[in-house]
Amino acid sequence: MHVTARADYAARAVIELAARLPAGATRQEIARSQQIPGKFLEAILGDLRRAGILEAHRGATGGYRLVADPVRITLADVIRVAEGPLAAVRGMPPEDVDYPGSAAALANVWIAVRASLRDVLEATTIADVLAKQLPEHVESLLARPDSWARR
Amino acid sequence: MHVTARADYAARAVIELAARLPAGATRQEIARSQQIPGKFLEAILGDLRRAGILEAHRGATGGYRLVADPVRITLADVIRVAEGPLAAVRGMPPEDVDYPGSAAALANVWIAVRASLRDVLEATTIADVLAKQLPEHVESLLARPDSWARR
DNA sequence: GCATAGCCTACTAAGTAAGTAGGAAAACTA
DNA sequence: TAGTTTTCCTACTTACTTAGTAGGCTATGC
Repeated sequence: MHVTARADYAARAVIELAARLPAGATRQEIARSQQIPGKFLEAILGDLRRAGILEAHRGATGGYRLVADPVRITLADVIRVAEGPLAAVRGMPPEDVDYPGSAAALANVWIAVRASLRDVLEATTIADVLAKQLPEHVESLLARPDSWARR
Repeated sequence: MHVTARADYAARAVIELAARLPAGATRQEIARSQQIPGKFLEAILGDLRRAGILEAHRGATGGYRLVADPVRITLADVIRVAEGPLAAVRGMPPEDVDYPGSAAALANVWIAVRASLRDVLEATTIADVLAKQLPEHVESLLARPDSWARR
């Protein structure tokens, strides 16, 4: 249950590019304003380009620019490009793990975990994050004080 | 967003021990019935013992036995022992990651993700899994057909 | 033609995940 | 008391991820 640096950086790069629309930005500009190691970011931007989320242009006036509307890009889309499927158990989708006898219902718990992750990450768009106006369901999670307890 | 083998195995070991109450089981017995590599399981059982979830006895009639009531052990408890905090971003709790400017609201999304994980994993006890009777909130997630889509 | 900037491959170094190996220590049994 | 069983502990292997570096190639605009 760990958001990797790749996924976090990918999300921030896409948010940064959304903020600069309709213009774009170079790798250096994104790296500096989001404090991401430049060459590491380069690899992530390559994945996002191959996934069709952004486009790149080489040369003196080159850089990256979002192709899709930030309203239509969800955080789930970006995370799947950077990290793979939203929820995996021992590297497999939850329904592929088999549980002998007494632990059978554990698979259902992992499926519920995946569903609740989707409820947050497929509902939240890049435009939502940029506007600091998250979906109702997400805001209601944040409104509960114990959501902020560290544990 | 990945459940490690450690966490999955830990949960299954505790479920297996709950199923065998009031008796216990040896590492070999747990390993065989849950199909977990024996020596790897040994390390995990050691952590669960040090966390006070189970107790161990050496010798010919030795083995492991749950000390707490399965109704009072949540999946979150077990996962925290095996894996650490439920949700981390780049190895840190979400509130410790700082986001420059336009990505500021991203921290809130990670906090909402953690809250929704807690809603599932702190509500579900070992007894629930064993009885195949999950909490209402979890069952209602599973009742939605798109929770079962692979994606 | 030159500077800029993305593209691609390869490498290093540290850390984690998953699993293995072997022996020491404790506890029961004959 | 000797032998068996089982946990306990340290150390190791293998592979992958994270983070970062180096350098050359390719496309683009002035």
